[in-house]
Formats: sequence, structure tokens, C-alpha cells
Amino acid sequence: MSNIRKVAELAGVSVATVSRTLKSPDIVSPRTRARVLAAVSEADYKPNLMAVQFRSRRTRNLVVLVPTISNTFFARVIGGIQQAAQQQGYSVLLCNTLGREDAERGYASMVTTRQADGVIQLRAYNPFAADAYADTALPMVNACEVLDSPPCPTVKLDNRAAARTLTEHLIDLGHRRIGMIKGPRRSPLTRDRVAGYCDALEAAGIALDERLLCPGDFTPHSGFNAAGMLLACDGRPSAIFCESDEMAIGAIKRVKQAGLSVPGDISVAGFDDITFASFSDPPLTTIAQPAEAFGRQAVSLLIDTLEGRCESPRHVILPFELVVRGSTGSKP
Amino acid sequence: MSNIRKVAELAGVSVATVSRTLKSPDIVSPRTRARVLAAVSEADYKPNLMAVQFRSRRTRNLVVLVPTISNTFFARVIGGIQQAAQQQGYSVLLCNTLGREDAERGYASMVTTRQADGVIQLRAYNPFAADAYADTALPMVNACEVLDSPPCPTVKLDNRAAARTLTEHLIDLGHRRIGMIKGPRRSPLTRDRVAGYCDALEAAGIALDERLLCPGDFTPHSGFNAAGMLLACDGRPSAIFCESDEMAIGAIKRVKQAGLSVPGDISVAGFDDITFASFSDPPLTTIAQPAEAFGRQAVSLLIDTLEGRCESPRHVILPFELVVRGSTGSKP
DNA sequence: TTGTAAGCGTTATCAC
DNA sequence: GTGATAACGCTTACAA
Repeated sequence: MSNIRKVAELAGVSVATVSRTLKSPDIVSPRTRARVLAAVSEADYKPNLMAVQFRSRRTRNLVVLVPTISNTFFARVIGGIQQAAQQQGYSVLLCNTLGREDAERGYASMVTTRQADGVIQLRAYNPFAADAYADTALPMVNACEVLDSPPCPTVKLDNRAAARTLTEHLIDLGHRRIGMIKGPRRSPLTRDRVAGYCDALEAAGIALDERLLCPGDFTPHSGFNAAGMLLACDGRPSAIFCESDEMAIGAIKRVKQAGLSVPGDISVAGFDDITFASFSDPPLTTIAQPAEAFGRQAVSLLIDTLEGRCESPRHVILPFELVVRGSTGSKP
Repeated sequence: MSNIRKVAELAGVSVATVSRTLKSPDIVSPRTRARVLAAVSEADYKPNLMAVQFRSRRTRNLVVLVPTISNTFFARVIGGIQQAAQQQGYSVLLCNTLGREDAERGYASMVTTRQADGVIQLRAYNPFAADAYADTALPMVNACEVLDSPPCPTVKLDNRAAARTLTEHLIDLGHRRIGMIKGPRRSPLTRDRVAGYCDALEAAGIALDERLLCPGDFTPHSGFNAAGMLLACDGRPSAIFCESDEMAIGAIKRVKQAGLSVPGDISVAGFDDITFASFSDPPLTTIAQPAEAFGRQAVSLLIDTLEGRCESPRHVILPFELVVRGSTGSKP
């Protein structure tokens, strides 16, 4: 493998001149520059980034922690992250954590061991040891999910308003008993969405029935199971609001399996607007989020933090949109 | 940030001793070891991996190039990769290429610039410059898709046999006009599967009708469109074999939209057995692949290549399984 | 404008 | 068993 020394020999200059030619071509004389560039291409020289990074003490790598990459919503967020990172000269190291905290910690430690400069988290969990960054800014940004503590820059949806909007849509269709398939209990995101759901009920004068709130884990299977619970419950709901499209797809399967029709007997709504939402039968009513924008904003926030430019807003709220398709209809 | 020198001072030993204590604890005296370890924890010392990698000239990072991470089949392959890599002390840098060759090249160049040791490709494309590794083994392994040239270790399915099995299943159900929604034309994977489809037709004495072969790009949308072509074709098929579950889900939507039932009027089969396959309505008949095994095998093959242990098999063929669900039925 | 040389943090090779 | 030191490939004062 050719290194800078070989190129220097080949061009008959010092290694410093080679380095300068490549970093700031305008400060070397045209003649030298030409000779060096010729030598570079003759030797097919590629700077050893391991050495460059080692010397400059930064990697320009960003770690992205994703709970499940096989969700098209997250995939779109990641697309936005990769695009923005590339534009700003950063690489992305993607980690599919599958919710395993040890995996998250392992990847986050790439920052403490200097393999990456910062972390973008798509889940509410702090992968760093409690006291590691007590004095300095945590090199981390949260997107999609919010993190209560420690405080770090965040880009999120107004989940409470979105959940309220979706619930109001169901109420407008005449539904009074509306089930909700939530995310995991301790998730701040779920907390906000449940609050929005409650807001809508209260505004419509509908009493909250705790039995209509079932927890899930965002997978189709959990949606399927939770829908089974709701169907079995005494005074079953005529509509179900799922906190993710994947759970909604599972819920629809369960409802059909019970011999009921969607939305004829029961309306089902989702959240995220994944690709399969419009291929579901019936197509899903859902909340669309600007996924790519999540990614781009997260990258900006993180790079601002890393490079000490913190005048930018620390919290970004992105807009949502209610997408009405065929899975919701008037109360029978 | 604390470095090895600080720890050495703190423990009153040389940096060499600190390094030895951490790398091979048994060659330092118990007393020294205890002192050093105390200093390590007091200073909260973490070795700077950038320096370690620089010195050892290996990163123990593997780049994984995935066409679309939002496919649950690929997500499972990646799960297998991450698990195997971690066991062998490697980290995974995941790249969602979205089919963009510049992105693939960009990530593959992490190998030439020494940011990673090797590449696992889940697509048939050589991201390295033509002549870069003329003499030495390409630090790359192909999984799922095969690559015709240059030759590199591969882990794949017997796609021809799998396609033949699936086609025979449809023939056994009485179908004679069987449409096929293929992948991109130039894909070796598609070539093999089309060959298996032809094998089955030929064995059953059914003439090949080129009009029943429609290309797609593995997305639900392309399946939807291709199914539209097949429905419009003169002498429309009574069964459609899709080269991916995602396309099958799109095809089912299109068939239903035409007022036809699946499998009542038209049977539809997929390939991959993604999560949504069993949540589709009707649930998909498909070919299940041992996704995690693909990942694990690819990692073994790559690490064998990187570490010069090449006695292991260069090509691994994994088994498939026909999963019959509700989307295929007897010819009406 | 160019060359010399120090230094980034670690590990390996020598001595002792 | 331990310490001094060179080396990895690059960048950047500083000197010429």
C-alpha cells in the first residue's frame, strides 16, 4: 500500500509538501503541485484515514442508533440522516439495536473510544454512562422519541397534538368507545400520545375507560394480540387507534379473524404512514410524519453541538399530517 | 481525556507496563497489575481505539452494503451479521445504498482508506475499482445475490431450485398460465429464478409465454404495476409468482382492485417470507430463507478471507423452505 | 515556497 | 518483570 512517503519520493519533494498539496493546493507552486499530483495518481495514493483521524482527533463519523431498521418510517429517517451527513462530510455508522440496551451501549461507546464523534438516537434511552459527560455537552441528539433526562437536543413531532387530531377524526365519525393500542409504558412518546387521546375524549365529553388502553411494542404481532384483548373486552370499542402502522396491520388481521369487517364493524387507524400503510386492505388511515426531515434536522443539531455552534434551536418540532384512507369509517 | 501516559504516571509504572497489563495481564506481576488496574479505574481510562487501530493497521470494522434496510428479510440478515461479527470482535458499519452505486462506492472506499477491513455485499455489484485488488484477495463477500465477476466468496440460496419448487406448487394446483413478476433484468438472482420457473414449466410440458414475465424492482409499487400489466394481457394468468413478498403484496392489491379475488380467481405467491407475509390478506405463500444464517455465514467467510484462512468453503448454499399459506389455491 | 521535525496514543522490540 | 524507545502515517509549527 502506498503511503505519503512513497509519493514524496516519487515526486522528489518532502512529505510535508505532499500533504499541503492535497489539503491546500493553493499554497504550493503550480510546478510542484503538478509533480505531486502526478505522483499521487501514479502511486494510486489514498490517504490513510485511520492516520488522519488519529492525528486530527476526529473521525467525522456519526453513530445512529435505530430500534428496528426494518420499519420503513425509520428507514426514511435514516435516508435523511445519510443525505445530510454526506453533505457535511460525515459518514454514518448505523446500528440496529433491536431494543437491546447492551447493543446501544456498545455502539455508543464508539464515541468514548473515539471511533465516532457523536450519536443520533431514534429512541428514548441514554446510552452513555451517567457521569461521563457531566461537564461538557453530551455529543448526542434525540430524534423521533424524546428523552427526559439528561437534556439533549431533540427533533420531534407534537405527538400530543397528532394523537388528538387522529382521535378527533374518529370522534367525528361518531365513535365514542375508542380503543388505543399504545407503545411501551415507560416511553415518553406514548405518554404524550395518550395525553392527546385523552384531550380529544375530554373535549368531546367522553369518559376515559382505562380498559380500552392496551400496551404493545410496535410490532404487528403485538398489535394482533392487543386487538384480541380489546375485542374480548366487555363493551368492545368501535374504533382502535394504534400507535404505529405495524401494530394497526396486526390489529386489522385480528379483527378480520374475528369475522368482523374494517371499517364496517370496527375502524382502525395507525401512525407513521409506512409504505405498507397504503397496501394494507383496507388502506390505513394514519398520521404522516416528515421522516426525512427528522433525519436532516437531527444531523444539523448534532453537528452544531459537535462543532460548538449551539446558537441553533435546541428543540425542533416538525409538522404532521392526518392521512385519511379506507380503514376508518362511520360508527355502525 | 485520559491517556495511557496519565495512567502510567498515576500507577508509577511505564506506559509499556500499562499496555501489557491490559493486553496480557498474566505477564505482569500481581502487585503491579493491581496498581495499574486501580490507576485505570481512577483515571476512567479507555484506550483510544483510533490509536490502537492506527498502530495495528486494522479496524475490526466490517462494512455491510444493503440495498434497502426497510425489508424485513434484509433486516434479519443484518441481525445475523451483527451477532456473528460481535462474537468475533468486529463492529458493523451498515450502509443503506438504496441502489445508488455512488453510495456503494463511497462506503466501499472505507476499506481502501482503512476505515474498515472488509465488505459484505447484499447485492450483485462490485463497488471496488476494477484493478484495485488485482493481485490480492478482494476483502469482500457476497450474500443473497451472487456476483459473476470478479469471483468472491458467496453465500446464497439455490434460487433455481427454489423457484422451481414454488412453480411446481402452482402447477400442482392446476395452474397452466403462470405469470412471473421478476427482479431487474441484469440481476443474476433473477436469471436463476427465471431458469427455475422455466424448468418447472418444461417438466410439466407447458410452453413458455414471454408475455407472462414482467420485470419489477422488488418494491410493492412495482408489484402493483406489474400485476396490472399481467391482468391486461391477453390470456391472463391464473397464478402469479412474485420474486419478493413486497411485490406480491403490491400484486395482491392490484388483483383485488380489479375486482378479482385471491386465491379464488388468481393465486399469488411471494419469496423471502418477510414479517408482513403472514399479515397480508390472504397470507402469502412464499419461499422462506434462513436469513440470519446468511448473515452469520457471510461474516465467517469474510473474516476467513481477511485473516488469510481460506481453507473454508468459498461458496455456501443455504436451504430454503416452501411455506404454503392462503394466497395460493386451485385453479378456478 | 519548501523542508525539518515534533507529536498524536498505542504496541512491540529490545535491553536490563 | 519492567522500562526505554522506535514505529505506525499524517499534519503543522517553525526554520530555511
